[in-house]
Amino acid sequence: MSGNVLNDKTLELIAERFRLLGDPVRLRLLQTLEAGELSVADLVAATGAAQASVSKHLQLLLRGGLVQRRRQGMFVYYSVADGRVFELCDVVCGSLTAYLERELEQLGGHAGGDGEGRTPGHHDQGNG
Amino acid sequence: MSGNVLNDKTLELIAERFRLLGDPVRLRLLQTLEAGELSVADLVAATGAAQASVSKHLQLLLRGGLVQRRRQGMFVYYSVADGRVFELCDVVCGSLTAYLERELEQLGGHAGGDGEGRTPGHHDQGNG
DNA sequence: TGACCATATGCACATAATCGAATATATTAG
DNA sequence: CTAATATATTCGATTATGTGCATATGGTCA
Repeated sequence: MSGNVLNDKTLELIAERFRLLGDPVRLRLLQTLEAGELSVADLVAATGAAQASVSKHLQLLLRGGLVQRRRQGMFVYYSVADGRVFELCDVVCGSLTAYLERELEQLGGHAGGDGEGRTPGHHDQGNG
Repeated sequence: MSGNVLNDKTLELIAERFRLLGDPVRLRLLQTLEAGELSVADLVAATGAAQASVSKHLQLLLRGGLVQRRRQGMFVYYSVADGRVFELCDVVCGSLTAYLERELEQLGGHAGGDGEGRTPGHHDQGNG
């Protein structure tokens, strides 16, 4: 972006990559892999998703170049190949937070009174 | 991300937002709006998409808080409400470029010789 | 070799997303 | 009010995407 005009093919590639990130299971896998490489079995245990599901999502991430794999004995270890995904998630989190705060102001009528500065980087977290 | 553990609901919200960006028509609309606000008719003319399609995609972007609207007479002018989308697209472009360069090295064997530093910001552009 | 384990894939099904055509709504002008 | 224009929405068809189950593949070990 940033003043460029992208052709249709490039735009489709970008969209495809966004779609790749547009699934909660895949996001969970990436987040779980953030700490370091894990086997498929580890990921199944960590995420609670079915083995077939995990494996299929990993293939998608692999083809998209977001993760890489390494075989060791019977196990296959996956790891994040492109740390930019976390940057993307952070930006989206910020975008979401800003959006929700705008929504709140719309409804309740500027109760917080923080003015314009939104509390940066507290995102959501906290398990529910 | 960045060391946080996001709950399922948050993860679903993030995924949903990525999906919102996962359509080439919507990306084209956002890119077209980058220069400034435009009416629906303008966007239809600029993108070549059907009026109903443009209108529907705009509603999705609107509900997601990525664009905002302003009515003036019979026309409705849309503009980008969250500039982060362009940042996201830039990061994805970089990710794509890196991925494709890795693919190239895999196949042809390091012909470019750029080493690690990818040429920043040249993306793709050039209409096809 | 065959038993066994981890991972990947194929298939049927359900659901979500997109599109095109038609139509509804909103706004202005007469 | 009606006519005209811009935008939004509905409907049906089509396609993409995700899931669960079963099974295939690839590797280790006896």
